[in-house]
Amino acid sequence: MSSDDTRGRILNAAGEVFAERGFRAATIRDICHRAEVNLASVNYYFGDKERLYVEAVRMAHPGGPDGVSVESFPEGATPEQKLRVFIRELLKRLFRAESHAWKMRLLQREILEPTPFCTDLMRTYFRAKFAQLTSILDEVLPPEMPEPRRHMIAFSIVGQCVYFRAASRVIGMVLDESEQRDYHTVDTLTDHVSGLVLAALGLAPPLGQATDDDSQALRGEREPKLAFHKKARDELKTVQE
Amino acid sequence: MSSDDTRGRILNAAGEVFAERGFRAATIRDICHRAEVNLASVNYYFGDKERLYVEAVRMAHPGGPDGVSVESFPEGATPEQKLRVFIRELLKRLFRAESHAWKMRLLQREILEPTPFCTDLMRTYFRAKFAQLTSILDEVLPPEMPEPRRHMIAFSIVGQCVYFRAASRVIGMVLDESEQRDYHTVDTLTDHVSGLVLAALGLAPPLGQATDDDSQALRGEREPKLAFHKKARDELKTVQE
DNA sequence: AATTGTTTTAAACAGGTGTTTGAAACACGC
DNA sequence: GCGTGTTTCAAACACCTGTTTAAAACAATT
Repeated sequence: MSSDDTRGRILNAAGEVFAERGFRAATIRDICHRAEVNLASVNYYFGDKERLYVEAVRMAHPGGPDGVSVESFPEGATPEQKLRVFIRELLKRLFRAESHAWKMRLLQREILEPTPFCTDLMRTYFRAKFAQLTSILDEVLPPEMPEPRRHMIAFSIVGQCVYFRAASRVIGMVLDESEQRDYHTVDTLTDHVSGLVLAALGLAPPLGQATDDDSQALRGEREPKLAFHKKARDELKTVQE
Repeated sequence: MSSDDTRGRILNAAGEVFAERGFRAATIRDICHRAEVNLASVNYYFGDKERLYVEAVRMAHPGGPDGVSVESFPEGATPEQKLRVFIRELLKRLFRAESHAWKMRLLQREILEPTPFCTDLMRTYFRAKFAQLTSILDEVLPPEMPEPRRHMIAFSIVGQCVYFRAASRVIGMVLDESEQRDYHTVDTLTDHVSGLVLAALGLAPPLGQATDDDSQALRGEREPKLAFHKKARDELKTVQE
């Protein structure tokens, strides 16, 4: 069994345990037990617990340890569709169930409870994702909206997605099991979060319209009714032309 | 120095340390150091670490250990105003800075990372707050909207509030200090979250209108323009009368 | 002053923790 | 087969942790 395999197993186990418990409450013994390696292996391959943690957080970043992956959009996607894709991809990563689910959970833990070890890593990651989201919002928001307010809209979008995942056990205390299973899927949450935000921006009808009406509009199958400021923006564009 | 005072100092210190670090990473020695009491005092007054934790979580609940406090609203408040008050009070508790700030942070930690010790407590608390929020939403949402979708709106509201607080250190990595200080106050976040949600529901103009226009409308100083489904609901009420 | 009950204390205990160490086992090249 | 380097291992170490203990200090009552 190659040493790369041992090192990888340690990293994977560490990622899972750090994601579940946090840096301090996670133990080297538990990690080694889960990886089925000797206790000393962590120090042999990584040096100490802190370096192991930093390496796990680096591995957790989308695009791996060298950079940030950014969603690409279908050719000719409207800004509304881009926003929907962004939200859907974020939710997919948050809710993924296969063996690398710990990656997003570890990043989420570093967002909600940062350690001092990964500040640069997290700043780089968060800024890149944030820049992408705000560039999508810039396509739909009136240019005269101040930047801080655009940022608050961006945080509201991310906050909803993260919260539905991070608080899922408490949400399970309020809702019955079938409601959470059926309504808190990636698809329904994508519809909900993007529908809510687009309605708030006047780019979709208010919540409370028929569900399939929303879905059709958001999927670009039928133009949503013009809301007031989009109409005003289009009229401004006509004047500028 | 009375024993009540010693017991209270231990509880307060424990609340702070548990809120900062979580149950497992918090230590009895650190708690006793902060409370300036002997190490054995915890076992003398509370029995063990777990019972101390449960007691701290009980103390953290608004309304104290016996019940859940519920916001009261000004006489004749519209549903929109009630929603705004609910959001504001939630944000005030999340962002409070005085010595009992640990209470909401401990509850927030139990929401985002539940322990098995407080499941009944948290279920009771969360359900009570949730019931209040959904009863406000019931006043503004069309009666034909399915309950699961109302619940999702409620979680979106709470999620934004909790996220702005829980992720404040990471948000600080993206925004410059003055932007976060000036725009992420209880007042501005109340305007933002309630404005976004009410706009999404068609009960306020879309985001992107002039700021003071929003604030005036939301403070009840001037009627917001009727949105489509509120008008429909009022017409339905007329028919039913 | 004596007795009783409560509170506080220092010290110890058993178990857990991250790290280190020297040796054994293994792999590879000559 | 030998020498060298890599990997794995059991054991130990120093320190941390929650809990317990017996005694001292304190407070209240008679």
